Amino acid sequence: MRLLYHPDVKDISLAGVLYALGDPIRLTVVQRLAERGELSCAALGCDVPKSTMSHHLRVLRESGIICCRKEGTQHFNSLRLTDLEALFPGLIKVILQAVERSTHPLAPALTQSPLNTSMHQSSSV
Amino acid sequence: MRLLYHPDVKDISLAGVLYALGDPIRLTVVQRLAERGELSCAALGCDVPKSTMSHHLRVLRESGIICCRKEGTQHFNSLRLTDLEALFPGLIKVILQAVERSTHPLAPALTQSPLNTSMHQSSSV
DNA sequence: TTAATATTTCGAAAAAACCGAACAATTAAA
DNA sequence: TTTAATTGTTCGGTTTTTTCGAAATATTAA
Repeated sequence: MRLLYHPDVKDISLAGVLYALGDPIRLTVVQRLAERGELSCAALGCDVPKSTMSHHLRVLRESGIICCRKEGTQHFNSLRLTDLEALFPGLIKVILQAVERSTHPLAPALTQSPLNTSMHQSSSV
Repeated sequence: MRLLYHPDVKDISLAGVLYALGDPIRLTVVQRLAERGELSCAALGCDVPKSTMSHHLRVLRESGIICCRKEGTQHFNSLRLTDLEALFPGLIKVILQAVERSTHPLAPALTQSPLNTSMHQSSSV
């Protein structure tokens, strides 16, 4: 098994990071790593084939979001929080809060407010 | 020309928004709309074929990031800031700050953009 | 050795992105 | 009122990316 590529901090791009986060499975991975710390591929418990999981973890790793440490037969993944915070201050925090809110919505009435049904919503044109 | 689809607020997802933002061109579009307000497709001034531009604007619109208003032969695009802020508080602000930081880096020596190497004489500004 | 475990890589099919060309809608000019 | 110009979308083919079963790789245990 070869080394796994991890980008240097200077090669981490905002678009690359946002792209990597722009997938429900990868967003779930990031959320779980944030709340449970270092986790193996299997311990992440996403319900997808392992080859697909491997692909998603690769996207996260090559975009600079996670780093992967090999120990025995396992690969432990964790967030590169320090690097991400230095590059994009506040980004991960805000995204994790948004994930949290969409997972446990506390104000469902908010999505139904008549004030939000303004002219530029789903109107035609 | 038919109606352009705009998702209702309740159908805007975080993963969808992050995916849409995870492209350099679309990120530039969002930045320009943020600083210059409502802009037509052409006025956005991205150097890509118009069919590609149309595609990118569609991704942004269908993910819920922008809305598009037709006036004459033009389509005016603008950010759905109120909706985005209600759904994902702080997200757009943090991303725009990160874009700004990567566009005007504090340490320009670190970035070796190929765009800069094409002009033999680097101008000031 | 052989087997079990954990994960990556391969390969092929499905989906999405890209972009030139054609099309559609609106306004201006002849 | 045609004709032309302007603005942007849609179509179709090519390239790229995603997905996932199967095979391969690496490590540890029996």
